[in-house]
Amino acid sequence: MHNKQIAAALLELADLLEISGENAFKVNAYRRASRTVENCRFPIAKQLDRLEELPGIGKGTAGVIEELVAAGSIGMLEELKSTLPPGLPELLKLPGLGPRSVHTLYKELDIKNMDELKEAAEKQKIRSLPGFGPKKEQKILEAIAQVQNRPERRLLHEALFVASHLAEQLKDEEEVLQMELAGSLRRRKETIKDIDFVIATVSPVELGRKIVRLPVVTEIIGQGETKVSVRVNVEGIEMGADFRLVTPAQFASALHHFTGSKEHNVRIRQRAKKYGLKVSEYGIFNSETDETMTFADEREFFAALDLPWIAPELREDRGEMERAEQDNLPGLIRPEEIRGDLHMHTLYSDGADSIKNMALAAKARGYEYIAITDHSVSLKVAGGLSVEELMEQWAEIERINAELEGIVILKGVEMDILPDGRLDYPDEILARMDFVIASIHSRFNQDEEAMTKRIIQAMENPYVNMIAHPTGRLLLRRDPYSVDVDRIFQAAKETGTILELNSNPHRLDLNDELIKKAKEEYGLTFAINTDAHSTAELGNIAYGVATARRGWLEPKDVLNTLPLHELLQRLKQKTGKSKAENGK
DNA sequence: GCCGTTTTCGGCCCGACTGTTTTCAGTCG
Repeated sequence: MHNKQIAAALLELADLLEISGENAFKVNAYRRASRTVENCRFPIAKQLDRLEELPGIGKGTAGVIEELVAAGSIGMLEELKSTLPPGLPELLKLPGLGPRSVHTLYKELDIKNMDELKEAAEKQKIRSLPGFGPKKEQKILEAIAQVQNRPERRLLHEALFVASHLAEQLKDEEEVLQMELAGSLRRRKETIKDIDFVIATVSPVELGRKIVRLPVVTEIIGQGETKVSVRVNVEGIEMGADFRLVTPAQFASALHHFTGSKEHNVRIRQRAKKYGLKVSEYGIFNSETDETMTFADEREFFAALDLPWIAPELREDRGEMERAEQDNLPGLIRPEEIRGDLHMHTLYSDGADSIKNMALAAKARGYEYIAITDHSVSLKVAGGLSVEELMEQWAEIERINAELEGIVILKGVEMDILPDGRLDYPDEILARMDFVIASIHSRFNQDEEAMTKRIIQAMENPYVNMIAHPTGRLLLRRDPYSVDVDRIFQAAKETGTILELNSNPHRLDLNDELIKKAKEEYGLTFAINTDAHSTAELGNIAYGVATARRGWLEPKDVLNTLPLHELLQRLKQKTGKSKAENGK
């Protein structure tokens, strides 16, 4: 049993306990344990004796996990599932409905799922319950309609687009003294639910009025002295947006607080408490001196807790607090350290721009090199290149390389891994390429064993330098294909194959968590590429670098931070090594 | 249920907003 499965069972247990009215701290204890298990570096099922070493896991939870591993299920969880209707946990997703309300609705009105909740609200049965009223009943109906119609989350690039529009609308208002993006968007999560802004102002009420009157605002969710919460629609992208209005002195603390994550903030407050300090969005309160400290910027805020500044992308409680306490945070990769892009398409296959224009756009970005990697022959829908077409393309690349100064174009390909694991071009052709990408574009539904073997077989080819978008997911649209990532990572390590971090905001593949795992447990090297199909898409590199930072990558982990000559040397390593092994 | 530089019991992160109340519980981030 994998750690992820154990973590999921503990989380389910917590959800059901919460609805059943169990003590909130107990519920939270299981949530924390779930998180610990998920982040645990060793396979828990194989080392049960080490369970109680883990923070947040004591006798009780250890017993539950042992039972789960031994019997495949948890008695308490099965018991809860048999007494609580399966449709209750989904009610927690409705904004405004928490565990207490769901519990009351079930006990008093026997409401067991979304449909029954909707019916009861329409018949006005809910308003008479204790703690409920007509407004809450109405909100429930609205929430159900929203959940059914509205996408839960938005992609990173869409959320950034909406946020930049809002910032543009507000930045020149006289009440706005300082404004920063906060929340999961500042942490650059791959999908975003709401946009958060923190604004320093001395006239919050006036500013609040201006915000709710912005033309893009479609609905006012809440409006108080320190918080304005609205729905906005910017060019068809509808999202929630929260604005936190604070004084200039409070700004740095508020920015930290509303950047989160929640889990990171809990750790910060726990640490503060050890120093006799109390952290809130308004500052750090010293109960001994009865003083509240405020800060000029976040760096000062962290310094007050004897910590170095922690980059927003790291603030997920995935080990950053421990590393900060040791003053040993990673030196995260920065966008300007990317020296080239190794995955892009042109008019030869399904791209929108010529080789020369892609090269000029890359040069304008300050790159030293690019690899042109059009699709291979089997991918008919994308205009995959025959060997003859490939030869024509190489001739053109050579002409442009001779003509252009300051940028080098590498001959590459994004070659399909066929369903049986074979590759789409013969080795003689691959041997003449500078950069060979292998990737999967067909038969996504193969089982885990077949898919894993398929990818590993491609990695074992001495000419394959990189696997592109290794899990094949499309965010909010298509799940990753089933692969055994541990076996893939192990094979990448043994063959010296690079794994891609695809910067397309629909992909971001590998994702942040897998990147971190692959780096920490296997020491792999990555390439951050855009897979651009036009010159404009070269700009997507920003999303890839952001995800790399969330995966704790440093420049040394990333192939395309190398200068060209070092890059070429690194690529030769695989071919040389594998050829020698093949010769045995 | 977990945990200990106020240690084996009594806490557990903190505050705003809403809708229900008439002093507060529930929810949210």
